[in-house]
Amino acid sequence: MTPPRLLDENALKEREQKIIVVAISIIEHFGIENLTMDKVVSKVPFSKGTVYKHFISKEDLLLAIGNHAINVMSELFYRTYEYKGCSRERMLLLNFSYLIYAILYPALFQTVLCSKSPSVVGKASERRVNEYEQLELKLITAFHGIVEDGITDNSLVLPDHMDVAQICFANWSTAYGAITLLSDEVEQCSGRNDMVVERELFNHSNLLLDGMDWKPLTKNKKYCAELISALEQLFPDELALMKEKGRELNIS
Amino acid sequence: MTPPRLLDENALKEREQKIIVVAISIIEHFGIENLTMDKVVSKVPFSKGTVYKHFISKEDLLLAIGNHAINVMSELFYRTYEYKGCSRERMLLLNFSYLIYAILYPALFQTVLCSKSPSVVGKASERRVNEYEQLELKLITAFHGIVEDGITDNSLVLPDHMDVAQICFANWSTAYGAITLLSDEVEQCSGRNDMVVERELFNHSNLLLDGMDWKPLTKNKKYCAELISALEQLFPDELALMKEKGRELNIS
DNA sequence: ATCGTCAGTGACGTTTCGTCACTTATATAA
DNA sequence: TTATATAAGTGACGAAACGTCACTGACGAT
Repeated sequence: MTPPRLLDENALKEREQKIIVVAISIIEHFGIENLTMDKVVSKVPFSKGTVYKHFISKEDLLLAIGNHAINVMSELFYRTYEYKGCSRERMLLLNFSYLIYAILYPALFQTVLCSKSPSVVGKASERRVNEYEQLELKLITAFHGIVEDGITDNSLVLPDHMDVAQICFANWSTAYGAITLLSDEVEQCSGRNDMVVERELFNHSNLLLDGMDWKPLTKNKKYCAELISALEQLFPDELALMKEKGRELNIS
Repeated sequence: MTPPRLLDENALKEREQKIIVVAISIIEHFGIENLTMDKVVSKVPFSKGTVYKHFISKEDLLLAIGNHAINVMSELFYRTYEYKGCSRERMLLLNFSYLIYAILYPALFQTVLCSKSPSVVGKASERRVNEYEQLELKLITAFHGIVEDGITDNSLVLPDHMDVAQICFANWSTAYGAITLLSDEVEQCSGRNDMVVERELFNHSNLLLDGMDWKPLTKNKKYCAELISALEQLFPDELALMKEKGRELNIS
């Protein structure tokens, strides 16, 4: 009875990351529908058994990628949260940081969408699902903080029968709807022709914020230039990357 | 050289519907992730080859179910469109008809969400994709009509730099975001605790419509009672069905 | 040197997809 | 009526993917 070699916590984490990175590159190359464990195993210096020691199923791996994506997103959100500007502008910027993430990391964006389906969550490990919940909690923090700042500086008064969480969710869900529906280029349906996601996100967000009476209202003046300048300050590298890909934000 | 024509157009359509109905029942029983062609074939009085004569792939079948779902939804939308009421109320009702559909037919709702993913559309037949686009066009018609009625009766003035299609899309996308995010019960994340989808849909829609300045504003008066009464008039059978399932709309 | 334990392996059983060589049915021509 | 050309229908089969498990090997303790 001798306890022989225990595994190294750090090495494990590292190997897990390696597998995740490989999986992401497969998704980028072949599309998420063509991600297979066999492909992952063949592109990784470990055997199938080892891979399955980290991820109990393909879905568990997908959720792990989703969690990785949320971490990437978190960083953008937090940067926005710290921006020195009026609270309403920061809320708008939060929505745009979500957009930048969606454009810059389409594979991650799509994986997060997929990994929320019950078919994925149902087959993932409990540990991974818990991690996911923690991460989303962290994301929401940025929203909460900005809403509370708005209340504090008197630019926002909570509408009747709505609390801070509901205001947060309204903003999040609005951005989610616009970006999700406009990001799958598949849908070239006529109702959506000539829609530019950044412009619609700008419109929807401002209509919502105006509806909340969050000052300053944009009813008469649109703050396009201010938004652009803030984005350039907050996300210089990201905007440069987008430019490289031939994608520039075109609000107006 | 004699063409022995055996193929009956009508019988084909009928058989296709039969297969679709069986597939839907499998989704209802086992979840969409467990829908397999083998299960479908075993529950249908035709062989695999025949089923594959109708649907070139599993994804093609999924999209066909999605199209079926849109037809179901269309009927609810059209009923709303015809409602005699002020234009703003009708737009709100449109969003609620989408919610009723999502609650009443969760399997269909989920299938539509799935069938929009590139992995599905990519493997479906062109014919089916075209059909889908036609159907969505039909859906959008209801939105367009109501927006135009709003402009005609002067309750709505198009905001700066927005056209009718954009207004339609803003409404659709708002409802989509709220319903989609709140319908997957999987997500019991803390940011979303105690959210009741009908209440949030009500809030988001009204904030957006207020932001558009679509009269009458709900800033001071919420028209809950009016909404309920309109819903009862428009969807008596659907609300009864929901009640049977133990699900009642709880706006307040 | 021996042994006990655990990380790592990859061949294999299972499931599912979609095809194709073959059978059956039908309508016209002879 | 019989022959036959073509469409409709069948289900066994190959390929691909998932996830497992019996085995190997490495390493530390005795």
